[in-house]
Amino acid sequence: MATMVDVARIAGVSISTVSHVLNGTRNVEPATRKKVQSAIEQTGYRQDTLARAMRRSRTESIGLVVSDAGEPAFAEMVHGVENAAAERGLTLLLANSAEDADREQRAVRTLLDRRVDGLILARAAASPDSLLAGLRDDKAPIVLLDRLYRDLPFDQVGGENRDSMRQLVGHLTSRGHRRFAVIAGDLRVPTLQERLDGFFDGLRDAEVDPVDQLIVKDSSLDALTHALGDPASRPTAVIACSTPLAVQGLTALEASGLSTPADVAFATFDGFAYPDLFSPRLTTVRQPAYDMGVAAVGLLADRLASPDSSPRTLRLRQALELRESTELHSVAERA
Amino acid sequence: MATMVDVARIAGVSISTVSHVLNGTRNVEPATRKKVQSAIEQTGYRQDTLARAMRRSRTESIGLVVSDAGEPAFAEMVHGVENAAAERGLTLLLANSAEDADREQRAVRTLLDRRVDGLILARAAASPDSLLAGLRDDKAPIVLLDRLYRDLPFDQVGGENRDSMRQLVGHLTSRGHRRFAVIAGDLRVPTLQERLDGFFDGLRDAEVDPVDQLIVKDSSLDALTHALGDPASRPTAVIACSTPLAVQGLTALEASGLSTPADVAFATFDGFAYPDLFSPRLTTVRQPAYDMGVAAVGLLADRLASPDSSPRTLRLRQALELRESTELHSVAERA
DNA sequence: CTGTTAGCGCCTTCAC
DNA sequence: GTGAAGGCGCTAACAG
Repeated sequence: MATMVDVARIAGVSISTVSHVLNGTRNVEPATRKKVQSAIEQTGYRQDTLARAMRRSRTESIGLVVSDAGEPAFAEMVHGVENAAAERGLTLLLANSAEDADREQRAVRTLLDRRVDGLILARAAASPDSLLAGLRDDKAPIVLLDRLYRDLPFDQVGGENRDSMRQLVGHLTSRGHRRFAVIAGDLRVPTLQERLDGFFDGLRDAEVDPVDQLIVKDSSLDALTHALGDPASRPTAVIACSTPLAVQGLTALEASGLSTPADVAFATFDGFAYPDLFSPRLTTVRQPAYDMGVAAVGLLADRLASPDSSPRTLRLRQALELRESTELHSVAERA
Repeated sequence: MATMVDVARIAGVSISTVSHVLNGTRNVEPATRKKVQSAIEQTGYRQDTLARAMRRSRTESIGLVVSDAGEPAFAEMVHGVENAAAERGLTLLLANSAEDADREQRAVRTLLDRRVDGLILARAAASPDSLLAGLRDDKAPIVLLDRLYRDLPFDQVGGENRDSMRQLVGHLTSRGHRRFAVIAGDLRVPTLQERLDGFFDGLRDAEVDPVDQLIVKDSSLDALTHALGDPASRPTAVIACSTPLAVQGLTALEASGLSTPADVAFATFDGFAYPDLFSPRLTTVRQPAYDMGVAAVGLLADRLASPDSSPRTLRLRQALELRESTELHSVAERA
């Protein structure tokens, strides 16, 4: 591999001149510039990004850690981050945490070790507080994505989870539903806690008694299966608060021999990749995941530019997509 | 950030000793080792991976380029690669090519610039031959994943596409199907060409006339929609050769008002994330995607260890998962 | 068993 | 407008 020294020798100039034409960092006589450029072509010289990064302590790259880039919502965010980063000439380094605190820790370390200029992080459910505490010493700025924590001095981008759930519940109550099952998931995930909060907001709006509702918090679905099995106590609508939770919910419905929307209405957050191929088509609160990714890069770039401005939190609006699974002809209306 | 010099000073030893305890690269008196270690703790010293990589010209990291880590088949491969890499202490750098030749080129460059020790590459459909040609100069070894090209001097991991399709067709012909539509996709993708080849193998096995078959090669589905619309010429079974092609096929079926498997049987390659939630459940030839990822890392690690052994190609068996969409009670039997 | 020293390839003051 | 030289943090001879 050719180095700057080779180029300099061939061009008959000093390496410092080569460096300067490479980086456009000071004026050089057009003639010498030409010589340098042709020497570059001739040798097939390419900058050594490592040496460069070492000298400048900047890599023009950012890191992204998500729990699983294969999940639809995250996949979209990844696309958003990728494109926005590419547009700014930033290289993206991607890592999965597999929703595991240890792997998350390792992924963050790895990227920081690789000297990314900044980090975008969708924290794992069990992400310890110590993670972020440890990060604050590092000079690389962090942007929190999707899973936002109050009172943290970081830039953050998320969705209007609470409000979206409230709207969804409003829709369902207006259709006559009074008895819900909410598959709420791991409430250490702030996103899920926000959605659950929104659920109660929605009940309050419609003056529905919270006591009648089934909230499934852990991953064991026994309570749900049980409730579905008993016609007397059966909810008329099931709400899943994320895609994996929807999978569990639909599986439970299936096992109970119930069909949607005939026996019970169903709605989910985040949703599946090809909503129109599902049958029934599922009513979905969809994250503006792509835009969230773009926004995260924007915040990060801004912070890179001005490290001391005060942290900003962005909440993006989500779309309520109404489909068959919460259609009119549900059990709630017929009751 | 503390450096080796700091540690050496505090421990009262030379930096070379520090380096050697860090890397276990030569014997050091237990007593001095202790001193060094406590100095490390004290200063919170962490190795500078960049400086280290620069010196050793090895980064203990590998790169992976796929067209879209969000697509189910690739997502699985990514997981396989991640875990296998982690197990060997290799850091993974991931990039998407978005099935675009330029972006692929850029992604490869970026990773190589970052000095990955090796690269795993699932080439984009339009990937130019020049890409690989240019790579051969680089010293970093390449492993081709999923999309395999004959007569290329690289290690490769793929699936038994041709044979799987042959089996699938065997299954369908044994159920009475004689008239197929194959959504074959972009035949520049070798995987897809192999699958199409297998289709004709299967026809030959069952002595079915290839002339009666509809092969949809481009992304325009007009021919398919047209064929489905005409009861006289309508195929009794549709085979989609990848997940995105299945989406197109199902959409076309839907638009034609036909249902599966009552009106027409349907089978797909690669498939969807939650096959049991689809209705109808789709018969699927599933890639051992995770294992392919693991195998790719294995090949890469082997080559890193012995750069001059001759290239190997691995073909993994695929699973034919029979589900409702090709069930007995199809139009073909009734005919 | 330990220390000294020469770079890896590049950027950047400082001098001319 | 250009060059010389120091050093980023680390590893690997080479000495002792």
